[in-house]
Amino acid sequence: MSTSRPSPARTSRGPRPASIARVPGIDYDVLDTLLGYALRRAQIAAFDQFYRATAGYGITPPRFTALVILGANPGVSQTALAAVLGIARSGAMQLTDWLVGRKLAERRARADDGRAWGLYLTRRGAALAAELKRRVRAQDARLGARLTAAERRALLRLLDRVAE
Amino acid sequence: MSTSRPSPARTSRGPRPASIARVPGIDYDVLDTLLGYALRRAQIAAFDQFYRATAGYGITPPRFTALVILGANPGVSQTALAAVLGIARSGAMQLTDWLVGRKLAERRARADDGRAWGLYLTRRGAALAAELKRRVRAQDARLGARLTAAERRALLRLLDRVAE
DNA sequence: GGAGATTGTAATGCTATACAACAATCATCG
DNA sequence: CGATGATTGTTGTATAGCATTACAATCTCC
Repeated sequence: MSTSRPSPARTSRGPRPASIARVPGIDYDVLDTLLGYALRRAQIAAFDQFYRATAGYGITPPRFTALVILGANPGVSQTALAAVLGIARSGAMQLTDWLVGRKLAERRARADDGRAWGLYLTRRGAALAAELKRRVRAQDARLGARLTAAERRALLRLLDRVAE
Repeated sequence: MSTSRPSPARTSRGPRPASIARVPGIDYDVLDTLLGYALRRAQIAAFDQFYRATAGYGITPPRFTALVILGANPGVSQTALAAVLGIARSGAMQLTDWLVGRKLAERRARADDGRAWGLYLTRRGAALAAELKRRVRAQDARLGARLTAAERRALLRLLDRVAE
């Protein structure tokens, strides 16, 4: 991989993703023209919405993503999950442990590959996933409340291009 | 805090696997329609660019931001810096320690307030800030390489609205 | 002058990762 | 078939970036 990077700022967990308010009297210099900085601020707002939507469930973005992915792709391996999340396999394992520990997912042996597990949502996990999807979707809509439908679509498309 | 080490990373920061590739054969379900998820992926790409731009300097996004802010606002307090970064005061202190330890910034007593420090870039810090701004700006442009100037502007504006 | 707020700090802890090393298993190919 | 190498999950270790709490020094305001 590429170079190293320390660690992302607060991507995942976080008690209170304090939103970043513009501090009056401060000159932001070049920051105001950087796509990266604008992205960071927008994402902080997004985290904020996310935590609001999932408060009380102990859910983090990666956990939510995992629930959705398991729901839509029954039987995925931990390695595939790691790839989707963009994290190391060991991380995917801990994440899976967490889900399994709460009886939201389970590991089933696979006939075709003795090394890998197949990951599945439990009934409880599926129910939670559905509930969270509802909440997150609603909150996500609120995130883009200041945008028209067309603007929202445009934003999604632009972001996709940036993410390549 | 050792010095920097090149290690790729993710999120906000840059941490993690440099980029989240779309995994073939995986159904992303609702994720594809969420603004929050699109933001996350775009930001991961942004982090990647950032780390590429600052490789070898041990710089992270918050550190870069601090350098820029100190440069444009000589004499700011640590509390103000914390507010700009959206982190706790204790975190701003550690960040400042790091900068001071590398002789990039210095704390000067303030005549008007005996409790607070005034933070300033050293000559070295100013030089580094200038160099990094150049690099980050260039890399940020690359981030939006797939966008026309108008699209880039539109994206910045939309992100700003989302961030509120 | 005193109550209360603010600033920087120290100490502690948690969380999310990463990385390296391993055993079990699979795949490939001679 | 058998050996070599890759892949999967796992464990163990390390780190970085915060947050929280508690404090002393200092400022503000009545």
